[in-house]
Amino acid sequence: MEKKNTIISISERTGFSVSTVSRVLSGKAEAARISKATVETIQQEAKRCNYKPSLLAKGLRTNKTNTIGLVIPSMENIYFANLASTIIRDARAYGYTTVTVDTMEDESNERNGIDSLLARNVDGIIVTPCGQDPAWLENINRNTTPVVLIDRYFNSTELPYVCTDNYQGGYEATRYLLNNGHENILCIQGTPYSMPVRERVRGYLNALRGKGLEERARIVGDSFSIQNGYLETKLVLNSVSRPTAIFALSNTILLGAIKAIRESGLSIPNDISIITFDNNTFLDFIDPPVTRMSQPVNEIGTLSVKLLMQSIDEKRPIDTKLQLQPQLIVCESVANVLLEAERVG
Amino acid sequence: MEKKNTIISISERTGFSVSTVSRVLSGKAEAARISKATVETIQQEAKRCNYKPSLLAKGLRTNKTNTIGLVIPSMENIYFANLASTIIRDARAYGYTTVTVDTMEDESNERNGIDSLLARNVDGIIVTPCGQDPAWLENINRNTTPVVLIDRYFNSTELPYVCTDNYQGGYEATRYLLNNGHENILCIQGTPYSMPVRERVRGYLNALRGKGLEERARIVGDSFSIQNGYLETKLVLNSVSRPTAIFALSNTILLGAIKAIRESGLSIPNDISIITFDNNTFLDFIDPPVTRMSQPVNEIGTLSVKLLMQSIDEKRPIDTKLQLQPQLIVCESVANVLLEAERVG
DNA sequence: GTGGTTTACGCAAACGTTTGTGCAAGTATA
DNA sequence: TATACTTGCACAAACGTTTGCGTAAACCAC
Repeated sequence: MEKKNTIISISERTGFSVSTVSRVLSGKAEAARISKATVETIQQEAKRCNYKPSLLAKGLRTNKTNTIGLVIPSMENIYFANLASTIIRDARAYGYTTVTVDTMEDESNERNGIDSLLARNVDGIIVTPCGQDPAWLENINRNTTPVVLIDRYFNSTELPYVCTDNYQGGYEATRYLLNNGHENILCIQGTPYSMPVRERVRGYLNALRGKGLEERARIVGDSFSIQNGYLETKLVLNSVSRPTAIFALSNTILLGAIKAIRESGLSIPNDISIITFDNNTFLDFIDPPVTRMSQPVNEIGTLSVKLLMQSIDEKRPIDTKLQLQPQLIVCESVANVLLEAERVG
Repeated sequence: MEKKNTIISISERTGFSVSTVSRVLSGKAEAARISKATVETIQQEAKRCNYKPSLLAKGLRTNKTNTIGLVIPSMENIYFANLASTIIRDARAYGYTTVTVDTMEDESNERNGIDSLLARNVDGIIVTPCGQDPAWLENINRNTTPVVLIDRYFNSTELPYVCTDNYQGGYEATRYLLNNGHENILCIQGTPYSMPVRERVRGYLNALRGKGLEERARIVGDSFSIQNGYLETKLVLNSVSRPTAIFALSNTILLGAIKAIRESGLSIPNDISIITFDNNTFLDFIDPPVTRMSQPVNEIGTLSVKLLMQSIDEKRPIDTKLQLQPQLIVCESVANVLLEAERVG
C-alpha cells in the first residue's frame, strides 16, 4: 500500500503521459494548454495518493533546490543562535529550507562545510566567515552560487554583506565610558583581525584619541569565548593599574569578565564598570543589567536573506553592502566616576 | 575554465568509462578489480579538476543523502539552540549534514516542515513534536524514515525518544521548595498536555501530596514563552494569597516571571522564591543566580544522534527510550522560610 | 591448441523529474 | 475544399550518479 508515488506511477494510473502529469503538478498546465478535465483527473489522483515530488530529482533536473546554506562559527553563542533563528524563519517564508553548518571557528571546517553545501546544490549561502581570505568565496559568488556575508566581512571585497556599523559602535560605547569619566578603559577583543573586531577597536581608539588619551589604550584578548573574557579580566584585575571600565566586545567575553570580577569580590559598577557589544534578553536580568551596544540582529538576518533572494532571483552577483547602526542601551553597569569624585572629594 | 566536473567529463578526459570512474571515485576500485594504474590516472584527474560528486544525483540513485532533519519549536529559545548546537556538531562528526526546521510551536508548520524533509530524502529525523498525535510520525518511522523524539514524547508510543526524567525533575524541584518551608507554590507551565509539562506537573503534585498539601496546588500558564511567565506572575502577585515560591517550567517562563516580580518591587528571594527548569550559562549571572533543575542538554543531543544513526545503519526502527536524570543546581533564588520564621518569631 | 580462470574494464538501465519538439485531430479562414 | 491555426497531449533526452551483468584479452594447465 505504501507504493512509491512518483510522477510515473501517476501517469500509469491516469493514463496520461509523464510529461503531462509533470506539467500539471508543477503548475504549468495553463502554459501547456492541458484541458481542464485532464488537470482535474491528475490532481485528484495526486491528492489521493498523497504525491510529494522528489526534491532530489527536481533539483538534479532544474538545478534549483530551494535550499540555502547558513554557515556560522558557533550555534552555542546566543548571538549566532538568534541570527540563525531569524534567517531560518525568513528563508522559510520565501519557500527555502536552510542547511546549517557550524564551523566552530575553524577554517577547514568552513571549507568542508561550504564544499558540502555546494555539492548539495544550495541556491545560495549566508556566511560568517572565519578565515581572512575572500578570494575563495568571491570566486564561488561569481561563478557558482550567490554568497552573502553577515556579521564579518572582508577588507575590500566585492562580496555583498550586511553587518553592524562596528566602528560607530566601538566609538560610541567608548565615548559613553569617557563621558562618564573613565580614562582607564580595557578593551577585550575577540578573534583578532576579524573585521568587526578591527572596526570596534578602531572606534575605541578614535574615541580615546578624541580626548587625547590614545596612549591609555589597552587592548587584550584573542577569541569570542567566555574563557577569553575570564582570563584577560583575571589578569588585569591583579595588575598595578586596574582599569575603571571594561569594554567587552561580545556577550561571551562579557560573561567571562563578570565571572572574574565577581570572583575578585569587586562590585559592578561601584568598583569597576563594564559595557558590552551584542544584545539579548538575558542581559537585562544580569546583576546589574548590562549597558550595551545592541546589534540589530533581526534586521541583519532579515536583510541578508532578502539580499540573497535578490541575488538568486536575478541570477547574478549583487554588490549591496549594508552597515546597520547599533544602538546604545543604557543600564546600570557603568558608573559615573565624575559624580563619584565630586561626592568623595 | 569553470567547466562542469562530472564523472562523465572525467571519463571523457581519461578515456575510461563512466562506470570505471564512478567505481574508482566512490572507493570501490578494489572490489571491482580496477588496476592500480587506472586508479592513479582517474584520481589524479579528479584532484586536478577539483571534482565534487553531485549529492543530488548520488542521493537520487542510492536513496541515501547523508542528511538528517532537525525539527524544533523555536531556535530563539536558548534551550533548543543549545540542543541544536550539539546535534548539528555530532551529526557532522558522523558525516551527516543537518537541515533545520523551526516550527514556531505550530502543528501545520511541523507537518509541512517534515513533509519537506521527506521530499528531500533525509536519512532520519530528530524532532521535538508540538502536536499530540504520534500516529503520523510512527507511520513515518515504520515505513519511510527513522524518527527519534527529543525533549517531548508521547504517552504510549513506539517511537524512540531521549529526554529528561521530567517527573523526577518536577518532584525534586518541588521537594526542594517544600524542604525550604514553602507551602504556597505556584507552578507556571508551558504548552499544556505536552509530555514534559505533564510529567513535571505530576512530579510537582506528588511532592505536594507527600506533605499533604495537594489542595494547595496552583498550576497556571499555557506556553513556553516569556510573555506567559510575565502575565501569570503579574496576575498572581496581585492575588490575595501571594505564593511564597514560583516554580517556572522553563527558562523563558522564568525570565517573564522575574520581570513581573521586579516590576512589582518585590525582591528575590526575600519576598518570593523562584526555581526553574532548564539550564544555561546566563542563569548564573542573573540577579540572584537562579536555582534550577538542569536538563542534560548535551547528553540528550548526543544520544539522540547516536540512536538515529543506529536506526539508519540497521535500516529498521528501534525502540530505545531514554530518560536522563536532571540535576538540581542550588543557587540563591530560593529562601528558607523556616529559618526566616525562626528569626522573625 | 583447447578449455577454463582471472583480470580489467565497458554497456546500459535506473533513480524521478523537466522541457523542447513533434504531431494528430479539431476549428477557423480563405 | 484546401490551408492554416489551435488544442491537447506524447516522445525522448537530459540532469549526474550507481550497479548488475557482460565480455575481450591475458594467463594458466594440460
